[in-house]
Amino acid sequence: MNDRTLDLPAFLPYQLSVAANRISDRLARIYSDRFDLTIPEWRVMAVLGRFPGLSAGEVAERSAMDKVRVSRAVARLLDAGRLERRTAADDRRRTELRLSEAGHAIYAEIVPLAQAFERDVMDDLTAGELAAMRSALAKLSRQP
Amino acid sequence: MNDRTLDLPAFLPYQLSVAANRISDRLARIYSDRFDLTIPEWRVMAVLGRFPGLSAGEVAERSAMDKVRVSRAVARLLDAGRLERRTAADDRRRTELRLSEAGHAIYAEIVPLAQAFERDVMDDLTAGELAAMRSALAKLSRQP
DNA sequence: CGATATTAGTTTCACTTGAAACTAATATCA
DNA sequence: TGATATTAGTTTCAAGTGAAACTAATATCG
Repeated sequence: MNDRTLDLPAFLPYQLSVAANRISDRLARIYSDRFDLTIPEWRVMAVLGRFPGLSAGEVAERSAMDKVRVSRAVARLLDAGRLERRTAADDRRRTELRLSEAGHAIYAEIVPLAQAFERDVMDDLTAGELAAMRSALAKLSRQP
Repeated sequence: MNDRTLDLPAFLPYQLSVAANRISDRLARIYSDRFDLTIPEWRVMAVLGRFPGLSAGEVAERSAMDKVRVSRAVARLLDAGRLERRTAADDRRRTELRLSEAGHAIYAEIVPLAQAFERDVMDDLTAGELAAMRSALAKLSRQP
């Protein structure tokens, strides 16, 4: 391997992408199998479980998704009776979103599964790897 | 934040996914803007730049993509005159792929850009972070 | 040998995606 | 005030995606 050639398996952006996809797929299997949720839907629920009453735009900000994806995920969740939506009293363009009772029930089931999965993943790493990884990821996400 | 709630920004799979997407997007901009290449196309070229003569299936293995994606990327690259393909002499189902002259020219332009980008990304990390990150990513990619 | 299974790669089909256009509501400011 | 700009969210459209079906070639085994 000379420097006019690129070794894909050693190329950091590639490694990052492969690792992230693998983890995402494993996690997605947990909630798509059992709860018929897509990744965007789960992210919306995760945000609203923690911050009930946010608008779609605020959910988008907090979930690193664009407004189109959020809009569609919200539509499917409403359809499935997992969310409630009401127009904001003060600004009728905005809409306040929260988990419905059914949504809460699912959320309460998924949270421990997700946490267990995270622990499982982290258990493969040394404490040093984990710490370094977290601060590295934070830096990388901050970039333009 | 109690343990019945999930803090998305602190959730490792989420952090990983956000960081990976951000990096991928930045990198993709480099070669899509200037060379009109998609990510799958670039991956195919990267593999073939290093291992000329591989079959589509072998490219798939080495690029963490499925055969459908590879097949399409190869089709577009052939169309653009960036690849050459010939049926393997010994097994006429297989096909040997290599960069054309034009493909090589583009590859030779992209490799240093990609390397500079990688360096740029890595420069934000300490040596320890980088090392830990690499071994952590390797572990995470290995998982089921 | 020839019937059947396997493998390489492509195509189909149903679905997801994001940019751009759009709708409806609110804000700005002359 | 009312004309114009801005903002929240949805829809459209063209492109990308993977599972499954398909085609063509080779391998296996009675």
